[in-house]
Amino acid sequence: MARHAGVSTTAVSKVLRNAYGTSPQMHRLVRAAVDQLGYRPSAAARALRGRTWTVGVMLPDVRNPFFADILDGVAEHLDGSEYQVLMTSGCNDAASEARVTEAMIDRSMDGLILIAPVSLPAHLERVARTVPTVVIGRHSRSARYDTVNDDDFTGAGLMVAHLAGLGHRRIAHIEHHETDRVRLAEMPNALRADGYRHAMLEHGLAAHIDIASTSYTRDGGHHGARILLDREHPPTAIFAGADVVALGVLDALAEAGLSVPGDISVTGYDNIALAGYRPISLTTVDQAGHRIGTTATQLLLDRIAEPGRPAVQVKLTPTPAVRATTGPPR
Amino acid sequence: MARHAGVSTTAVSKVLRNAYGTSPQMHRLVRAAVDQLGYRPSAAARALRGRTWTVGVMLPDVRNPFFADILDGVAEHLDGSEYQVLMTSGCNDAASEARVTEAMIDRSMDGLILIAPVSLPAHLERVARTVPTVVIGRHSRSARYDTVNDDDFTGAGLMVAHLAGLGHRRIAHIEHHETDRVRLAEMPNALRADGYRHAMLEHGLAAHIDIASTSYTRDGGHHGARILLDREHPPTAIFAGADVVALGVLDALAEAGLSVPGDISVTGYDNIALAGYRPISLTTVDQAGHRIGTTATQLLLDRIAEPGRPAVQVKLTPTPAVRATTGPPR
DNA sequence: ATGAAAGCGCTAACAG
DNA sequence: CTGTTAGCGCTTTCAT
Repeated sequence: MARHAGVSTTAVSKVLRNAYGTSPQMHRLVRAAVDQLGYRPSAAARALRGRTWTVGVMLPDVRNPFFADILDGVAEHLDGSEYQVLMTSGCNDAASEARVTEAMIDRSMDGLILIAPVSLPAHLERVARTVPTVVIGRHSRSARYDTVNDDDFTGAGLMVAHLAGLGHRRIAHIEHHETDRVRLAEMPNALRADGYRHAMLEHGLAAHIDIASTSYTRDGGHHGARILLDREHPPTAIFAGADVVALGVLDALAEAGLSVPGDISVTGYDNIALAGYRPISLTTVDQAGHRIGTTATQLLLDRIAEPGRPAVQVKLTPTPAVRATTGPPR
Repeated sequence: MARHAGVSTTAVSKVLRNAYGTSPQMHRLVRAAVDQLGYRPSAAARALRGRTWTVGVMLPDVRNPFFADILDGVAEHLDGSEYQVLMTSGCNDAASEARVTEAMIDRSMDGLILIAPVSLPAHLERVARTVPTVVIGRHSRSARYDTVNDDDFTGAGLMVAHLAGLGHRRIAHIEHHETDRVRLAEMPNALRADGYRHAMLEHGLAAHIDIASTSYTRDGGHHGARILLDREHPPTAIFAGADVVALGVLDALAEAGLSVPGDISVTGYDNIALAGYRPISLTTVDQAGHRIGTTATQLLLDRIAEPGRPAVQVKLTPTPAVRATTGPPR
């Protein structure tokens, strides 16, 4: 390759990286040779000395459409840059998360974006010590990694306020059951439940606080709705902690022969693309996944440029998306 | 590292790869040192000599849930193996596909799985010449790469037969518009349209063949339905070429105040997870995405082991999934 | 401004 | 069975 251009390998390396010390003449020679030979530098060899121009994105679940919005933001921000995004999916427990982060570190990626990880804080800390890292969806204050979050506490309040404003009093919530003490304070699901409790208090509805503890899945929503409907005084509105949960709730209500919002109102959280699909038209909280993605990416690039910089915690403000699954109570 | 274990670097390398020529004694020493130091081999350095233990999966769109089923199959088959899956998403045109395949080759991945690529055959051929490749969702006969497909021609016939069996005669189809001649014969969407035409002929419904040419998206479905409803003799059943298209159709029908399946029947193709969601309950064709994934993965591993082996074309048989969006015509 | 040379962390061929 | 040695394709001093 260098021989074909009639210059040294050093020259080629310099030109390709726009490094200091190259003449226009050299530039031309190298470019010509690159085009002719269709030369591509080996990322593997580069990795041994410098950058890989690769950022890794860890995704818990491809099926959750909310994450797709985040990915769009990441991709858009990196579009046109030299960086390539490589992702992994299907990490739903600490063990597989550890495996995946290790794998990304082994492949000397330049930076990592971890979306809604469930690992213990200590593990996130360890990862961030090794490679520039940005965490999405964990309300932790680390000195080593930046975080981008939606204000889940406020977001939950938005839904309670909306339902209370419609005249609902028996507003129930379906939360994701979390057992681990260390993680508890950091997880969005916990903050949503807290925000729900706090808002109920503020609206003078403390007596009607009612939480079903299942999981953030469609099945969890279905199950949660069944639990709530079996209460002595069933709720007139259900605030599901996530849109996928709300889908399960809607299913269970249809099964029980209840109309929405006639008999009972339903809200979700996330504003996944499907929530806006007309036959569903779910009232929910918009998390601006796209902006979460672009913000996280910018932070990552900053951190790659200056690994020791002080960590920042970005908290974005959610907005309500009112649609057709909520209305005044009977 | 080797010093800490009191052996040579070769020894370490051999033990870690379970290569020939290691004593149990050596094994123990190395293992102990690895555990103590938390040593991890650098994939980058490995790549320079041997394998990276990485397979790349190119995904056109994270939002299409059918692809998630394929990914599940891939992940399951590779679970427990040394391989790590890294994916890219958001390739919806030939240019970005080329960028992504290049990126994966640059990073010396051991093998590639390309899902529903739109690149020209020549490009696929070029990729496959460089790295072991399996292509999903392209009915091409290449000597260099293996393919895994669903029998789209037969699948389309399944839906026509189902609708005709219910008594429908004016059965319309919404296809994905394809212009490129070279690609045309290879694309699943084209085969579904062909299968539709052929089945209509077989059922003596040639006179009722009616195709709206839009795209495999929800908007495409919505638009296609509008076109078909404006016909002088609107269809009594719409066979959408993909489930996402059917979702758009259902939306347009609800908008037009038509009931399903009372006024009009709708079917999709793919059997995405959402199709089984009760409030939707879409009649569709099950492609067994999971099996497509495991099959493709096995073929890739075989091809990595023996790059020159003759290419195989696997064609899986689709099955109908009859749900609530189809019924007898008025 | 340019190129020679060392070395990143591994693997493979070979000698002991 | 074990260790020495020579690269893999780059980047990075450091002479020239």
